[in-house]
Amino acid sequence: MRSPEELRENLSKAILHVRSGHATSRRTLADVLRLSPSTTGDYVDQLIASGHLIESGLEQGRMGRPKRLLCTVPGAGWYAGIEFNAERVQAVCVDFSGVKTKTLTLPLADDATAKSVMSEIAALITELKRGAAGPLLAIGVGAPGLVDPATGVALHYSFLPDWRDVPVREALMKRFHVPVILENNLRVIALAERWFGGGRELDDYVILGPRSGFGIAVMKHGRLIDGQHHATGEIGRWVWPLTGAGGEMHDVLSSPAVWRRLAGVGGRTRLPEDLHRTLSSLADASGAAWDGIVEDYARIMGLLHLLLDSHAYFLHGPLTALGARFCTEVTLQATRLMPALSQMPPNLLVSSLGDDAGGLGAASHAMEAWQPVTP
Amino acid sequence: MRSPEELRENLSKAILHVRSGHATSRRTLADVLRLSPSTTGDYVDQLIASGHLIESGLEQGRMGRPKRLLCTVPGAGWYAGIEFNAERVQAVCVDFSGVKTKTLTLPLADDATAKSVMSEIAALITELKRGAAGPLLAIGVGAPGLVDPATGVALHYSFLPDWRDVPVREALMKRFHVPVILENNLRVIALAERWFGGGRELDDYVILGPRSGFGIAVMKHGRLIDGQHHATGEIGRWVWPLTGAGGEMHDVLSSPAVWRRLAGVGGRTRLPEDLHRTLSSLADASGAAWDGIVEDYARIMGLLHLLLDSHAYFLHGPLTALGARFCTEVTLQATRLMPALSQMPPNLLVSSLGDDAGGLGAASHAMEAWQPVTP
DNA sequence: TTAATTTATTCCGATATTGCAATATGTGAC
DNA sequence: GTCACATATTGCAATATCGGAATAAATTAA
Repeated sequence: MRSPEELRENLSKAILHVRSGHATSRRTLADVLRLSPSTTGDYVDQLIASGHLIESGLEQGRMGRPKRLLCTVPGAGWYAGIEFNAERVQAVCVDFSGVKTKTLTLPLADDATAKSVMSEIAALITELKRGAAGPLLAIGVGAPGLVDPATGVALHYSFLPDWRDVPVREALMKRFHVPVILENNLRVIALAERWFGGGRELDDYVILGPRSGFGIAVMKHGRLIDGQHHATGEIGRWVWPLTGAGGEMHDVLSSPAVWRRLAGVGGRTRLPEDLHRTLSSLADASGAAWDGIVEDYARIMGLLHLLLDSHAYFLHGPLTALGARFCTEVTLQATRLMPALSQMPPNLLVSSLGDDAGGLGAASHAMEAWQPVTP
Repeated sequence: MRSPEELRENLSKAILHVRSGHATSRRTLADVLRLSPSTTGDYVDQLIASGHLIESGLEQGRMGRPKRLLCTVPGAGWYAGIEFNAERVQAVCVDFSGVKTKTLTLPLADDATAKSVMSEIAALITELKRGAAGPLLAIGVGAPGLVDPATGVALHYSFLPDWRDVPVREALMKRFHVPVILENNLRVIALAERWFGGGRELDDYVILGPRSGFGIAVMKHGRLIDGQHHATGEIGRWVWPLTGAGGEMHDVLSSPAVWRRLAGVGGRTRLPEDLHRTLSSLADASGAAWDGIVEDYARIMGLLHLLLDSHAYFLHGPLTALGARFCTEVTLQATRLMPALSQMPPNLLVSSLGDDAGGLGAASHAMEAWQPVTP
């Protein structure tokens, strides 16, 4: 008898591969799982019997017996994906076949506390439950700031006063009795890119997240890069050599900073309500401010590419409003500044995911973590 | 029957764990291999029968039956590790128990070509064969410049004129009829650090390699980070914002550059014969040049730590001559420049590996790649 | 239509791996 | 010294997985 853990893991992987469309039949599934066709057949029969998979017709190749197509059963359950920051909580429902069926957003009051945020989260999940097909299987949470995924505790977030050592997993598990998995919000966006965005076939890419700060998430070998202090990718706090004393990357590259530079307003100016929309109207800008921003981004782009040599770099957050032109110019400027890159220009892309990238990512994380119960 | 590949892989891992001392008995080996004690017992019996392992006495714990200690048999064979640059070829012999038994170094003539380098390598391996216990099992090569490990072809190296698309693996396999594994030389040093240096228990660290250029190698989750163009860590060619137009990190942080800055000589000055020794005499330096170097390194150190959040950063190459004082000052200056780091100061260390780090790393790579033949 | 070919799936005997029980070999308490 | 306990290894029946053969279901050639 093989260890039960390994069986669960294989069944789980089988579901993930079928859901992602990476495997469409028993045969192709055997290939990606690196198991024999016979064993894989057994697995599939089990998963069909348990109501997770279903056969959905035949697919004829050039020759030979046609594949008996497999797909996941939408009604077998659903995953909740929660993402939030100081301004809003977002909840996404993804059904068992990996399709987003609902998105809820709840603005947070200015005086929101850790407690109120947690109760809003619980309320949103409860709300998602109404009308969702099948049972809730798992909850994924993408929290801002420092997070300890191993313990499920959110450590710190600057923009919520008492957000410190919040036992997110414990609280939600007690409430909903399903697995809860916690990660940093930028990092779950990396997972969303794989499941719902342009990273579908990739296992080597980088998320650029210029939001109120500037951070990145790195996917390598199909896995998120971790650190010792749960602080990988937090480069926003690097001293940016081209600004004055003590200036950080945040101050130059964050989305508020970029807007201020483009709009030509001072550091104290209040941000517009909808930064994304405001930036959209500036996407055709030109002049010294624009060029300066492009050059700064080009420098960082070059640094990241020389360091990580990734397949793609996805731009997320409000700056996606600047569009493909921005990415093209940054890439161009990067190869101009750094001749070494001309042989390997960085592939900078605007993410195709919309505003619910975070929620989708959290749900993706839940999908990846969940495992079926073996009889 | 389990797939033969998996059996070979498990036997190979068993040997690696015993060799590294990570597993000392059948029982502990079962734990690290995540296999049952019975199966592990079978494996060990097989490996003892084949002459790879041997029992070396008992170890009594606080209580209970004592462990029957396992260790690798030194005479079961040996690995060759080759590393080179434009100046010299180095060959290291590591026996089956993971102990370095011999190091050979051969200086290269100024007019060395790809062909002459390859034949020097072959000559050194042949020389190692004399006096080595047991058969040659595998050859590891750490080549400078761009390398394609998958095909075993060295793509490019600036300091050897015709070093371009050299089929290193093919050539050496044809000559010696053993597995040959090729990697970038800085990256094999990362492996050396794990087997012979301070990275023994770690699976998350970074190698800083300021040599003629400036590059790094990143170990994450016990695995070297790869890139799409075999160019991860080649940050030396980043434009360094604090120098004049087009200045690269190389020009500021490479070991020749550091020596020139410390010695106060111009860019055209010929390098001293033994850069390491020369730098040693400057390790107590102070003044503006010293402070400038420390600050530049502190900035890079901060960037890397904010990005990778690694457990340790090992300094390699000629700059190790600057000693622990240099590392301490860099770390201090980094936390001073970047307050965010005060909660998580980077752990910058002088590598304890000596001049044959490259050869040791290449041999380590061979050790990790080799697998026993199953009957 | 039939035979040959191609590809997917299933059946089945062989066996590698497991879990559990049994055994081996030590410490510590009394 | 004997018994309880702790830990490591080995023996054995149960079984999950595999490889290869058999079967299924299509296309293509004749």
